[in-house]
Amino acid sequence: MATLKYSRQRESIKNFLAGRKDHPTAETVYTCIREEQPRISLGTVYRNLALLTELGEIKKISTGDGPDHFDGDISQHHHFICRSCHQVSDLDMKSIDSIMDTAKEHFSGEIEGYVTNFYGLCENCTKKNKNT
Amino acid sequence: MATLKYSRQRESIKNFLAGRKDHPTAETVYTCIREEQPRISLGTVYRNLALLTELGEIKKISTGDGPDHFDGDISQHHHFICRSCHQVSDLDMKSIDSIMDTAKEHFSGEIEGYVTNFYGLCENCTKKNKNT
DNA sequence: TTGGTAATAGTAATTAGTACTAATATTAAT
DNA sequence: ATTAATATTAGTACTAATTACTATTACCAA
Repeated sequence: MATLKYSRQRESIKNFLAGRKDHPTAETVYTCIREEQPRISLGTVYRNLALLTELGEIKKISTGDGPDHFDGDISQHHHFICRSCHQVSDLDMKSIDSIMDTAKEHFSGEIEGYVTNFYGLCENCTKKNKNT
Repeated sequence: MATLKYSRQRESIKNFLAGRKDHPTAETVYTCIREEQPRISLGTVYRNLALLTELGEIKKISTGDGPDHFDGDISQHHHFICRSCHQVSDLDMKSIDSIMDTAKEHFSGEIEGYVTNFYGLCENCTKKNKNT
């Protein structure tokens, strides 16, 4: 039951994310999609982002500060989060799935996945922002 | 300027976290401290948790779902977050700081740190909760 | 002890996200 | 094509988590 039905809105959201290299927030998705679909509602954006995340078609990135970001690229990779401008960027390095195995040896529940985020100052902010 | 002044409330919060093996939320800290200091306010708890985090005396754990948790143990270690009961537990395994070096090679900003969280079902929930 | 300022309690406000509902869109069966 | 069943939507109301504001209180150096 609850078979999935096509929706133009969901399709747009998925395509929008697929066409971006950055990692927009729900708010950004909403603003951009609204240029083509002015009647889409923010709730619809949130609902579909959550649904697509659950289906595994996109990834949710929780930065630990501010709103969640979303990624249309579901291949195994890590993210860098700038503590100054809060932008999220890809970090194209070999993944380190061996830590999953190590973790499993040290834990008595079911480990299903892991997330590694890197923090610091991005190139732009390193230049501008010499404080702290 | 803005020299730090002693406060009984901040001291309690720090001691409370130091004496726990789990990783309470701000709300839990508030509830527990209130038994000894019934007039402490939730805002004070939030403010001091943020301040202590900034000072590096405690750690904030953002789970990506629900409220932040806090850890009085600032030694390098990782956390496991249960997707069912949302409890946070320690994962005592060798840290993998070599990934910092790898990451630095692949990124042109300043990488200052990283966080790895593991997700899945904890032992308790594996038993109870066979769904999903 | 007093003066300056940091910190607090209590409350109001904000942010990010979720829930609700009547109307609309999609799909499968006629 | 028409209809029926139901998933989805827009729009709005609401909630959870956290932050901001302000008058008062606590700390501490002179």
